[in-house]
Order: sequence, then structure tokens, then C-alpha cells
Amino acid sequence: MHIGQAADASGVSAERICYYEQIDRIDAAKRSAAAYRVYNERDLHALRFIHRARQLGFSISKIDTLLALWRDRQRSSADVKNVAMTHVEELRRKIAEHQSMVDTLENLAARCDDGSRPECPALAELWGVEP
Amino acid sequence: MHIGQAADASGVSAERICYYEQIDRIDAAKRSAAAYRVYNERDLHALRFIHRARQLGFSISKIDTLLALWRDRQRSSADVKNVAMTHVEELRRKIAEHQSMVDTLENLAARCDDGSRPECPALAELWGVEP
DNA sequence: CTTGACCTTCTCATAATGGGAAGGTGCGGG
DNA sequence: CCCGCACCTTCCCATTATGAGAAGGTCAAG
Repeated sequence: MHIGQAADASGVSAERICYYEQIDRIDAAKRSAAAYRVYNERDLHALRFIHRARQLGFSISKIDTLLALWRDRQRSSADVKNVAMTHVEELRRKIAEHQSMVDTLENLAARCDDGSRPECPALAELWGVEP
Repeated sequence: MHIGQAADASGVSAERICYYEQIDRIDAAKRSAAAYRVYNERDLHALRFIHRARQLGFSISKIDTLLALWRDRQRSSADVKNVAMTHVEELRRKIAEHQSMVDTLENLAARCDDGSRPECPALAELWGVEP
């Protein structure tokens, strides 16, 4: 199986697969006589794992940790859970930040006239000039 | 006022100020005899505006739009509000994405044993192997 | 054999910032 | 008056994760 098929089957684009290989996030694929990368089912599993973890917002370096835990037969569930929960806390922090931006902006917008007069108290406030 | 003081007074680091100038986001500062950048109160206003807008999550290019609206005497409140509300929608979309990641991860984690046995259903599921 | 789809590597680009090197400047103290 | 330190200048590289493109090699079908 060549890289294009592996990309289609895993959801990870061919360019990304090359990139992951380049930064040693995945093992270098075996090569055909013509130096084409060749993938097997096991490789596909790794790619699908990475795809899924990216969807869940894990950074590439965290995925590295997760893959290491997976390879480590002595890994404990608690370790995995720790990584996941640390990540959840980061996500929650970002959510809170974004929510606070939304709140502030809606407050500003509520005071921004819908009409076409040029004065906009909200913009003025952003600008640092009280209306 | 030199760049360091402008940075302290505006909350925008000196490097960022140079960067914004470089990409034409702000007007090039006047220069002293020794080619030092010199800032006045008006410049500070612009920098503070940018700082505030960054805190609210606006991208640099959206800030460009906002600054253009500010400079445009014909601007309408509605235009400003549109930019802000489009941004709010983006923020909300990100919040929803992150929240859905959190939900998925907490579901997985709930099924991940706290103990030290090596099996972790959550990781296995990520890996694509049903437990 | 030709054609088109696919593969290779290398390079550049993105967004926004941090950091450093090499060199010039401003100013207060000795 | 000069020293030294803090500050400034420009230029360049690194980051994160990915997209895109060029120039060239390969495979398979017609």
C-alpha cells in the first residue's frame, strides 16, 4: 500500500504522513524498489491513532507521549489518563478564555448602534477613548 | 518616547511593534537622528487598540479591518458590529469544538482504570481496537 | 510508447511571536 | 571626558502544523 492509499484510509494527508516521518513521530516506512513508501495494516493503525488524537486536539508532541505509552508494555492506565486530563484542562482553559472574549464583545456590541451614524461607542472604547 | 517605553505603556512588546510596522499594520514610526523609533500619544493609542483587540482574539488581519474602519470617517457602527459579530461566531465555533473534544475525552477517561494495570480501554479505543 | 496518475525530495509559505547576534547610541557616574 | 550599561538598530533563525509547488522518477493502462 502506497502513501496515497494510506492517506485515504487513515484520514491523514500524504504530506502530513511525510512530515510525521520527517520529525520522527512515526517510524520511517519501508520502501519499494522504486523508493516508494509502503504501508501495512499496523502502520495504518498508527496513522489512524494520530488522526483521531489530532481530532481530539492533542498536539503532535503529546501524541508522541501517547504513542510512547502505547509502546510501553509497562504503561499504566493512570499515565494515559493523566495525559488526557491535562489536555482536558488546557481545553477548558481555552474555552474559558474564548467565552470571556465573547462576553466582552457582546457587551460592546450591545452598545454599538445598528444604524449608519459614524459614532460607535464600542469601537471608541476599544480605542481607549471613552465616548 | 522610544520603543521600549511605548512597549511598556501599550502592553505590546517592542519586537511585536517592529513586526506590526514591518507588515504595514501600523504606520512607520518617525525616527530620531540616530534612527531610533519615536512614538507620540497618538501612536500609543493605536498600540493600545491593537493590544486590546489581540486580547479579544482578533487576528492581525481583522485588526487591520478595524483600524481601517476607525480611519474611515464614513464608517458605520453596523460595519464595526459586523466584524465583531463575525468574530464572535468564530469564537463560538471554536468553543463548541473544544467542548466536544472535552466531552469525548471525559467519556474515554471515565472508562480508563485509575489503577496500574496496563490495559486501558480508552487508549485502545483511540488506537482503533475495540476493547 | 505515451499518457496520466502517482510517487520522490526540496523548498517556500502561512500567523504571530520569541530570541539572538553584531553593531550603533544615550546617558549618568567617576 | 570617557566608561559602561541599558537601550536601540537590522537581519536572521526557530517555533507549530500544514498546504502547495517544482522538478524529476515510476507505474499501469491503452
